[in-house]
Amino acid sequence: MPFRAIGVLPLESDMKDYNPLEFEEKLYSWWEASGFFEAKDTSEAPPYCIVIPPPNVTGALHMGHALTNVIQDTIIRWRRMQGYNTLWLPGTDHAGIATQAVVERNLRREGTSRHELGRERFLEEVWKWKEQYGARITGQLRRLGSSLDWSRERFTMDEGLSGAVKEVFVRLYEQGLLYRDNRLINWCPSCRTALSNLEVEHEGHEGNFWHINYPVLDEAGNPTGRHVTVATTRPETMLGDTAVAVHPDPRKALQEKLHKAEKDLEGASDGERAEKQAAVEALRARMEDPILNQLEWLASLVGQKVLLPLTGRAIPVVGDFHADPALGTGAVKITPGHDFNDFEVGKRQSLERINILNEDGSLNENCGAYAGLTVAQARTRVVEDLTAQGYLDHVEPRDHEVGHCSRCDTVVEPMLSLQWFVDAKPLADRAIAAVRAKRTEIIPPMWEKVFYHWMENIEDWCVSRQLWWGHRIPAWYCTEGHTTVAREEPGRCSVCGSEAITRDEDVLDTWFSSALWPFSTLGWPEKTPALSTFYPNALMETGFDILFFWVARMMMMGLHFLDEVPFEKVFLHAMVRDNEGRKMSKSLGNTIDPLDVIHGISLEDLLAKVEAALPPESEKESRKKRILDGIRKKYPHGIEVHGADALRFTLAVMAAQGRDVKLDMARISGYRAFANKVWQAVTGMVLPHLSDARPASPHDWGDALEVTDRWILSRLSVTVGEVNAHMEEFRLNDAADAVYRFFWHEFCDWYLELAKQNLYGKGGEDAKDRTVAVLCHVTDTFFHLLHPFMPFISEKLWGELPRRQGDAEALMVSAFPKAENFPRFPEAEEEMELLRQTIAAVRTIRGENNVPPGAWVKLSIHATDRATRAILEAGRGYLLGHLTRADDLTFTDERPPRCAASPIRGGELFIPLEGLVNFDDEIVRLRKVLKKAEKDLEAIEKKLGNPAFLAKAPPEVIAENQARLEENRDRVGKLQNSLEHFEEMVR
RNA sequence: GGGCGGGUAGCUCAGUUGGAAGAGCAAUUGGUUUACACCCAAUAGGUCACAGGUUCGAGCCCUGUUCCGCCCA
Repeated sequence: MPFRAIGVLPLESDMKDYNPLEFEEKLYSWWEASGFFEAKDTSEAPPYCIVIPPPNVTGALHMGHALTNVIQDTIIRWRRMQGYNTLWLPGTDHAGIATQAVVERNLRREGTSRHELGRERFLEEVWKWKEQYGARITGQLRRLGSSLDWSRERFTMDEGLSGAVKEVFVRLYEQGLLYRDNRLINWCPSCRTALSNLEVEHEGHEGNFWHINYPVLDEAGNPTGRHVTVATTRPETMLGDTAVAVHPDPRKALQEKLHKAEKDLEGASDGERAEKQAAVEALRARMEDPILNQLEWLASLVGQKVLLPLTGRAIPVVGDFHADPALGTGAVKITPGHDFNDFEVGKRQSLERINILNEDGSLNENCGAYAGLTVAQARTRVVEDLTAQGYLDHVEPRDHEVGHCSRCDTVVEPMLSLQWFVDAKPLADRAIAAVRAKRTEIIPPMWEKVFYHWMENIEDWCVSRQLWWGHRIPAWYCTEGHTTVAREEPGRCSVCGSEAITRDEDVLDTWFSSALWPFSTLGWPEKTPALSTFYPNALMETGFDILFFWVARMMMMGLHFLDEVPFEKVFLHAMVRDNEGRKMSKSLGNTIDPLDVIHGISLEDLLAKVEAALPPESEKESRKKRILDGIRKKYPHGIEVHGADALRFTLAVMAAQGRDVKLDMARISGYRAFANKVWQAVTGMVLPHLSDARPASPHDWGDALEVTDRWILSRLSVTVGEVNAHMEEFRLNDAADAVYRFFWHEFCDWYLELAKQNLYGKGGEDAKDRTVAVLCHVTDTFFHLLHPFMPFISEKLWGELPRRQGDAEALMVSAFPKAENFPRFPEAEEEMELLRQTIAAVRTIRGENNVPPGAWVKLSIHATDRATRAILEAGRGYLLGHLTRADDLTFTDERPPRCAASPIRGGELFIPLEGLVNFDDEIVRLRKVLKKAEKDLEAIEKKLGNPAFLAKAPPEVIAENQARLEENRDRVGKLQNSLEHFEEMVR
């Protein structure tokens, strides 16, 4: 059924102007209702499956989503048209921390909290929230045109997916790859949960380095009068110190370091030398007394105790290589409960671990008088007290790295805690091997190295989170301390049989369930037909920023549980930034909502929207004003309507860039102009000439096709080949660009112009029929090529073309063109080149000489060979008329008097200009052109004059240059003649 | 500290085994010829960051310098 027949948009009423908003949504509904997006569980056709990177269920669409979805939809639509059994599987993520945080914030506004509600009622609230906002993002994805199989939509907390999570947890536990341990983890005091290492972002901060004296005690526990000086950027953590470490053999350690530094210096480049020299000298200085003496004295203290100021505790001095004799005082305080390095020292030295923090980040009862203070308050108080009591040696400013929660930006504290961990190493090894063996290919390949580096140094993954929203950990503990891990409520302890068991309160890291996404969405652990058809997925397309978070973990889980990679290829795209290269963020106010680009938005609405989205911390008036002023300046008239197709095309063109995509509204407008061009050309030049019956194939005309027909058909064939080749290599930008250039700069700029005379009947009935057949064929094919990039306008206009029996119901489910079905005509391309060159020469002469636009000129051509003359003779009809505004063409062997001239291939073009131009201007122009031609010629002569070039360059390159030499000599000669001619004339 | 990416026209960026520097936007000039002013025609604009090297030949390969961005520790 042709699209027009469903009566959505009758041609007559609304086809005059390109208005994407009138048909985009209607078309999507039609596609969806017709079941075009749906994949088949089993099929003869080869499978092609992409699972969507599931967005946060309660989130809103941003440009990053738009980019990833456009890339995926473009690939999926192309593969679908190629005849694959395509599945693009949609779904959303429960996004544990993010969603819980939003709902909690909401509860706070209502004056309550999750603790007041209790777990069950809180979860009901979150589910309500999810129901309320859950459809928002999927609606937005639809608006972009995403051809997702909605019948298979999944949510990470669905029953099936939750079952998969439980299954994985239990199996990993049984296999010894999942364990519970009391270890140092990253704790976010604001989210009040453990985080994995990946969820911590490190930032440099200005701070201080406090040097503190710890008095040395004798065996009786009395001060000896001497002290050890330690330095720290976090003085408050001293309350949890359980040792001071010194290097046990500083002399030897320094010698080794010096030796290494000296060798380093030998191999240093000039630029590095000064730095390395300084390093050597610093080490030498430390090996002199009194420093070495002092270090050896420190080493002698091992086994003795020092007094920990402010606490009255005596802590041991231990010998450990963690203390670097080349740095600072050579002694370091050890806080195993709050520092990752110190934790390791503590393990080696069997030190006590003291936790000094509460869950909210305040100091706990282990801190005596400091209990209850925040970390910041405690720092001030500790420094004050140390100073007052004479323990503070001195302070120096020093930058240091501070971990922040990637979700809420709160400073993260290392904290001792009982958590579940995945033993990642064995899983990672298989993933590394799979990528090395190219069973999964990472594109662009530069990311492979990054992937290997991270995987090879992988650390155990902390998977428990102290949240309520998420997959609750299926572990139960009895009063004896035994652990039972089970798929269903076990009823009793699996070790001692006790019925006094309680379930773990925690939930799993959101990424734990995401890691299963490529197979849990297909029904795993059931052996479903969909799973066997679509696993491994063909492609994973996502941003490089979640290579570790997600891609790596899917690789690990997929290989472990299905013994096969989750996807054959990974295509990592760039990050979208604003036009100044800044990351888009709500607090900067520089986010652009893709829907606003599609539908347009007034300045007032845009300002209101940005203001509403500003996070609470940036509600300071001055900051807010700056942001809003920025918007006013950037979008003084708001944002215009662009339509989904223009946005999609822009994103596809930008998809191949490196790490950053700087999105500029001007670029989107540029591609909307392209959509408009398509609309105008087809509705204005093609559709009006078609009748209800579909014309025969232009190839039925055989030899009767004119050079212009064969040329555009040949260019079409080339374009079909280019688009397919580029798509195969994920070069969406080149594919889109090929479509763009073909349509605008070949079809519209040349073919349509050349075809006008035939269309308007000047060439007779047969010529008109033939031209219409070409137009119909080319536009039909072009719509296929355009469809993956601009699905709406292509479907819409394709639906207006006359049908043949057996045609597909919709463009989106019709067959994508293959180059081998489209013949090429190389001679026609050559001949057309001469015609285009000649027409361009006329236009240049007219333009440069300011020939009045309305004036008609006469052409005179001197052809130096028969072929050239024959081609131009045959093209006479095209050389004269509206393209050149020339009304006469003669062939000549003589230079006609008083005329402008331009070299063309195989001849020279003359235009008598008497009375039309200023000859002085023409002389200036010719001199300029000649100068450039001479420069070109010189370069080629130089190249061919080089014996080494002739001896070593490949023959085809030499031949090419010789041909070029001839052509340029010819050109220079003609230009010189013309110039002389003019100079004589004005004399 | 280790690693990665980038520096090409005024702006945003292409440039796929090394073989005459490209696109879009912006600019200048001219244009209401019956598809399109979201348009058409013409024009201008580049020591491809810098310095060496390899090569007959380098934007592309190698070495170093410098600036910007990112990741990991």
